[in-house]
Amino acid sequence: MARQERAELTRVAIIRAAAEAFDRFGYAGTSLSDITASAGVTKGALYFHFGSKEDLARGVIEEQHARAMALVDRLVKQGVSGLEAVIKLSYEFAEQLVADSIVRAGIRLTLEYGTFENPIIDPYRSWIQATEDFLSKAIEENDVRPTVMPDRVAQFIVSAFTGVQLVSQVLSGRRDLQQRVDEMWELVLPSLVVTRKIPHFRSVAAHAMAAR
Amino acid sequence: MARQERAELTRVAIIRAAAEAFDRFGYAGTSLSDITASAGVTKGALYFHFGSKEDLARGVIEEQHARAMALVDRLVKQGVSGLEAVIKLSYEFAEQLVADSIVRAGIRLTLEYGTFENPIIDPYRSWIQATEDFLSKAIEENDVRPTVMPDRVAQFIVSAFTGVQLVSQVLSGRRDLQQRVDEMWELVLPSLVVTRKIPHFRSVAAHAMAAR
Amino acid sequence: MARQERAELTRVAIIRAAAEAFDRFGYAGTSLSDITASAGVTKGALYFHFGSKEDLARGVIEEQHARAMALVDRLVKQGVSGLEAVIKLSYEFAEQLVADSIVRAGIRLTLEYGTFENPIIDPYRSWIQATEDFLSKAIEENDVRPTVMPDRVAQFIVSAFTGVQLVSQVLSGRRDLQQRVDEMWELVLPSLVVTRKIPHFRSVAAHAMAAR
Amino acid sequence: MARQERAELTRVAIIRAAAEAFDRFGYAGTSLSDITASAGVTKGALYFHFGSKEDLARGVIEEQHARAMALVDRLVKQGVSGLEAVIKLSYEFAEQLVADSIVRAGIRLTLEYGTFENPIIDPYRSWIQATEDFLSKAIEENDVRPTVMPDRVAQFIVSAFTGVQLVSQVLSGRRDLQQRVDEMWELVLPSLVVTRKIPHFRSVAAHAMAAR
DNA sequence: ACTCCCGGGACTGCCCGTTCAT
DNA sequence: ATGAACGGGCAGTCCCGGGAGT
Repeated sequence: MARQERAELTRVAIIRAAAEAFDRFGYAGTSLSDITASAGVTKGALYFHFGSKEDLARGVIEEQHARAMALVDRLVKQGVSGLEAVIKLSYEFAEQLVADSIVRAGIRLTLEYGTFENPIIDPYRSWIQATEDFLSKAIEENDVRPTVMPDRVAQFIVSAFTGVQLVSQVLSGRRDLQQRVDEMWELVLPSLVVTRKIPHFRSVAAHAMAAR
Repeated sequence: MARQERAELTRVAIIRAAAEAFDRFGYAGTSLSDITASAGVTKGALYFHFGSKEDLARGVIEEQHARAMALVDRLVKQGVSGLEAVIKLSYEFAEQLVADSIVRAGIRLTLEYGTFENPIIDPYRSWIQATEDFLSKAIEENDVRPTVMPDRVAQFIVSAFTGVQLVSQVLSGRRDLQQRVDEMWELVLPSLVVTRKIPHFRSVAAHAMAAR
Repeated sequence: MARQERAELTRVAIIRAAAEAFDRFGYAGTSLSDITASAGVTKGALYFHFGSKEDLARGVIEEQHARAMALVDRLVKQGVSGLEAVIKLSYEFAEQLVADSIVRAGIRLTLEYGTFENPIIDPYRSWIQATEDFLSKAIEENDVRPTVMPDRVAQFIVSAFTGVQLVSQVLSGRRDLQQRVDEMWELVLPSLVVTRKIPHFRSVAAHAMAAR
Repeated sequence: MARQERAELTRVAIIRAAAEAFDRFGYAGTSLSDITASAGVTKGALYFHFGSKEDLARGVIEEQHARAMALVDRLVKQGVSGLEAVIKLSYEFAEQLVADSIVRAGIRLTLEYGTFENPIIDPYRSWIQATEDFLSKAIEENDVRPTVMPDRVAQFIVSAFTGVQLVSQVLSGRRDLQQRVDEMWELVLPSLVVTRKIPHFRSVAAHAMAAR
């Protein structure tokens, strides 16, 4: 098993180095030499684990996808209410984005690939789907107005978050990301939540980070 | 003068071809050969007009910036109310995005450059600034609640639009962009507008495109 | 005629800038852009005066040749003795080399062209020829031993000077060139001069520079 | 080990082809395509062995340096007298120059690099140093006059040889190089050697080549 | 007569993503 | 998993013309 352990270690090192580079320079702007150099690995090793550059990018995206889904699963397990889950998901995702270059690389690659052929929309679709499910649950729980259409709103929330995160990155290197997410909920909550519960969920948003 | 005319023609052809390529493949994913080939121009011509690839990208961004600012100026000249201007700006910008590859390329490049050194945030800043100014005017005009902070909200609107546009591109090739912008205003207007005017501005949004 | 004056000025500026660049970077290492930039001239102007890069190099060489021949002519006119002329020629040439980039460029180009096809050996041949003539005169004047063969020795003196100048350039940036020429004559004079006159010509060499 | 053998073969082929080109066209005048084409090697192979054109030039210079030092070492081991070593070194070096393009390229590059930044004077310094050491030994052996200053004279001998070789190349394609070295010693020996031994060392010079 | 604008392409050094024998 | 090589493509820049302008 020592063999496999070492192989796994190498694989992880490559993914990590690749993510760092993809995050910084994008797919086309990253060279495999950059990656092998900073991972301390030879080209041969890289090509043993990944058949091509695209394959490697796909590996990074999958890893990011797994991490995002882990957030969702945890929220489901914690049994929090639907709307609370939507809100917390956004903050926790933001936190991943700041802390984890694999997550950053994953979303950057997903966005870039949108321009290519055979788009890799799975990660996005899953994220939107999870948000939609949480929203549906929130309607059942009488937290969100019944007139809200969960699919449309889920798409908007994910979109808005994506934009917020991008602009935060461009303008402040993501240093003010959390505050911008606060801003987002401030503006969006009133359209979703039944009036008397707005204050409650405002504080959920406000404390989402503090609690962590 | 025939000389200068031809030069200008060449320059425009290069910018156009460059924009098309940058929009599709991003900065790093585009080669100058792609550009010269599809512009029907030689390297010598390109090199005469633009000192480097980066220079060319900057040219595209500037051109896009000019077009966006033209929208703003027109709205100012038309003397529409502040909030109407904000709303219309988003629809008209969306329209540019769908119709004009120079605009698409400009915003893609601006986003990508955020990851690089010496970021080119001017186009974004201008856009945010214009939105902020329109919002301030809207407050004076008693369309927008006085508690709204124009700078923060302007940043969010621009961010949300950016995300909406990106996700629309990834998921539908921007075919449903207008509808997604509808969605955005549907959710955001209630937090901005004084209650009794919501229906009015809803219809402004709804007719913004139809009117064009 | 104002026209021609300006043309001549341009021509000279080009030659000077070209010489500076050729001296520093060699023929192949110099680009015409380097030259036009530092001469403050456009490509068009350069191509009006010189049909090609090689033509320009030839122009520099000719100019250098003229300057070297001017030294020879002056020595002839001054009516100094043959051997004194040989010695002084070396010092004066060394001085040109230090002070005048056209001269430096000329000899560098001549040496480099030796490797090319259609070699431009005229400048070298003239220099050698002049030295040979002075040596023959020196024999007639009983300063140089009759056993000396003027052609062979002339070739050696020119060769040795060339080497001395090159090594001085490589090792000290030509700062110690004069001293190295002293060294050269110190070692060569005894083989040329009739014994009793050695001290005299030693002092000629020693004072050759001081006198200037 | 077969792997490394093949690599070494490739490396040598590249160096050889590079030397041939550098010798003929100089550093700037040589293109890597010239080299790969005549070495029968791809760009990739060249890039694997040498990180840049300059690196390759450095490789050629080092190889030439090694060959020159081999001459010196052999003379030391043979235990010939100091002055004989100086003389033979010049003839053997001349022979290398005629026969071996790596040696020719090495000295051409060294001379050209003198004009550049970070000059590579080591090969020259080593050669001068070796000559100086032999001269010092020759003084101890009472072959060379004690008034001779070994360092100065060593520099001149190397310079003169350099010039002789260059002029021979320009004027005759180095066909008369040996004869020109004869000439050099004919003129220089009298200033170095104690009078009664001049005939002896004249014949050393005369037979230096014949003996090989 | 002299100078410049604008461009033509070939080519440069470099480096890329990939393969294959070991 | 490595070392060695492949071959095409990259951005940049070269030397050089033609036609307009002065």
